[in-house]
This record gives sequence, C-alpha cells and structure tokens, in this order.
Amino acid sequence: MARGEALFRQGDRLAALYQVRSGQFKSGHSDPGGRYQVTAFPTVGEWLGLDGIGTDRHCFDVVALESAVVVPWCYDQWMHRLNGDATLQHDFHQTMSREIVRNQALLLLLGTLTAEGRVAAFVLDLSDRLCGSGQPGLSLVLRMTRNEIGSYLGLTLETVSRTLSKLQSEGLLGIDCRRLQVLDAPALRRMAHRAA
Amino acid sequence: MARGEALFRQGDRLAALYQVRSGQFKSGHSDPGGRYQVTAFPTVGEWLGLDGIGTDRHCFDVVALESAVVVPWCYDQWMHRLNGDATLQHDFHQTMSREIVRNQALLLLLGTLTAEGRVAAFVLDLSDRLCGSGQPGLSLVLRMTRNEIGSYLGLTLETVSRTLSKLQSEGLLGIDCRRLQVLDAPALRRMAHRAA
DNA sequence: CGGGGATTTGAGCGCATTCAAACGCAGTGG
DNA sequence: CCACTGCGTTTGAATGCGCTCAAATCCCCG
Repeated sequence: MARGEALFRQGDRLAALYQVRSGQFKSGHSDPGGRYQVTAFPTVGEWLGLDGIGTDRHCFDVVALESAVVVPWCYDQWMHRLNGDATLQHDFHQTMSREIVRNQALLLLLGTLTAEGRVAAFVLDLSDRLCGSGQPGLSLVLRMTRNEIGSYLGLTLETVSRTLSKLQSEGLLGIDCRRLQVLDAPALRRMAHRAA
Repeated sequence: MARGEALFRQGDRLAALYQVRSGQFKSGHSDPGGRYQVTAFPTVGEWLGLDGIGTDRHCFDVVALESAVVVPWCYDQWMHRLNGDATLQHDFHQTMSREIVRNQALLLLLGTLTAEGRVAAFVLDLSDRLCGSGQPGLSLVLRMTRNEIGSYLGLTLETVSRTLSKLQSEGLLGIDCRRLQVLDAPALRRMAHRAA
C-alpha cells in the first residue's frame, strides 16, 4: 500500500486482521471533540486491527507512513483456524496480551516522564523495533512528523523539536530532519527510566 | 480476599485468570527506577491477569482495595475449554480486545487533558462502572487514596485534592473524604471531552 | 524556481509541581 | 479517658516545565 493510504478507519467494520511485513504506520484515534491523537507507530512484525474484535468495528485509523506491505487474514477464517490449533491459539493470545502490556508501558511513560524522558523513550523504542536491539550509530528515518510524534507523546510539536535539538547538542543522538542516529543509548535509557 | 491482599504480583508465574465478582482493586506496575504507577482500578465484571499471557509471567500487581471475591480459572483448563467452543473463544477475544481499547482511551486522557478533565473523566468512569450509567446524586465510596488516583491520572496527590475541591465548589460533585456523588454528569462529561 | 508544509528557535505565560504547614481521623498504649 | 503517633487529606506560596504565539528558515514536490 502507498504512503498516506489507510488500511482501515475508525468506525469501519472489522473485516480482517493484518500482519505488517514492511513499512511504518501510524495508528490514531479522533475523539468526539474533533481532536486527533496518535496512539502507536506500528511496524514490521506487528498485528493491526486487534482493536476491532471487541465491537466488530475498528476504534482507530491505521495509515501507512510510507509504502508498505501487509498480510491480511480474514477474521472469520482466522478464528476458524485458531479453533483447531491450540498452539496457534496460544500464540495469538500472547500477541494480544503483549499488546495490552505495551500500552501500559506507554501509560507509565505519559504519566511519569518529562519531555526529555518521553522523547528518549520514543527514540529507543523506535530504534529497537526498526533496527533490532539498539546498535549505536545506526541511522534510521523518521517517517512521521514532529506533530505526530508530539501527539503520540502528549507533547506539542515545538517541544519535540526543542528536545531533539537539545539531545543532539548533548551528543546523545544525531539528527538531520528525518534522519536520526542513536549515539549514546545508555544515557538515553537512563533518561527514559528516570522519574519526572 | 481481604483488603490489601495481592491477587498476584509483578513477576509471578501465570497460574490462572480471574473474574471479579465483587470489590474494587488496583492494578499497578513498578519500573526499574523503583517508582510505582497505578494502571487501572478494576472492579466487578472485569478480568484480571490477562497481562500475564504474553510472557507466562505477570507484568503487574493486582491488590484488593477492600474485601473482594474473584472467580479463578486455571489458565490451561481455560484454554482447553476455549479450544472446543467457538462462541466462548470469540467472547474471550472480545474481552482482550476491549482491554486494548480501554487502555488507548486512557492514553488519550493522559495525552490531551488538563488536571480538571482527567479528574472528571476518572469520576465518570468510576461511577459508570460501579453504579451503572451515571445516575446523578448516587453516592459511591472511593476505596483508593488521593495518591493512587494521582498515580493513575499522571498527577500529584495535591493536584487531585485541589481539583476535587474545585469541582465541589462549582457544584459538579459532592465529596466528603472518601464518599463521592456525581451531581452534574453532563458538565463533567464536557470537561472530560474538551481539549487541554 | 516558486509555493506550502515541516521544522527550528525565541519570548512570555499559565498550569501543575514542589515545598511546606496544618488538620482530621484511626489505632495504640499509658 | 486522653495523649501520642502515623497516615491521609487539604490548603497556601513559589518555582519551573511545557504551552502558546510568532517569525524565520528549510526542504520537499510540483
């Protein structure tokens, strides 16, 4: 699918679950007041659409941030397969459970960290998921805007920009607009784990 | 189980899933830095222990805030039952999915609302879950401390206290230490949906 | 090469936090 | 019965972090 294209939209009926083969996505939600918040940046290996099982309708949008490939699994067929395969069923439950845990980690982040800690955690998380366990100096491309990052972290786009600049001036990471490299993962990790 | 007793603790091996029959609980997580954050206040009807499926170990503590009753389901037996019953399996998936969605709603809350909006949302959520759809004037008992509420909402205990006092002085709710009643649900709802 | 969105940077402000003190209440022991 | 202690709550004052408003610059893309 192409950059900017939606895999599904909030309110769509649940048709299939998807597994990401390549590409970065954003998953978001707009509330009654009309504002929009990014709730995740899914990427390779993750499942999309799990939010729709609860009510048969999707609660979030999922949009591709670059050209991407996903494998669709028709929901009914998938359930039928699970029902005959205890191992696959267990794997699937583990996936959903981990999704719950992942969100709770994010809650902790939003509830306790300063802007610096949030951005550090975001950078580490993204580099882990895109490059495997943070090899220092490895460069990656941020497909999302500062605004989207801010929405995800509960910050304004200006604060995100300022914080990235600050972390760069301290030598913890290199950043050239969308291109980013982690230089001092341990220091970032310390920020991400420290209290507000 | 008695007030203050733990159903399970972070790191415990997953033995069973539990359904709450009565009582209020808190679910929390302590991070490497040693700080503790409340991530939910489960109550009647909710499932406990779903976080443990992903890794076979629980990622959170669950502690009773008052004497409570839960129904345990041995995990292996439960999985076996699911495997032969497509309807039950679907119900269970819906439960897990809703858990995911619930957390994302909380993310939105922490990411976008002011202290006032957060407290309003908390009060409404709690009264909905304890009393059914907010009947005005109905009084309920907060089993958790201001500190626990603040931890859950990403605020300090002082801010929670101040905000509750303010909402009371505006006539939106009545509060006498642990006893609380919703007086103007629509106004609270507006606060909880308004932007920061 | 021009246009528009994204990004960076600055200045001032406001909300929530931090620090601090006083009060209420339950449990305990003299 | 009352002082004493500990914990939870309330309230006040001052600080500071992140937001708002604003302007300049960069970069992608047509």
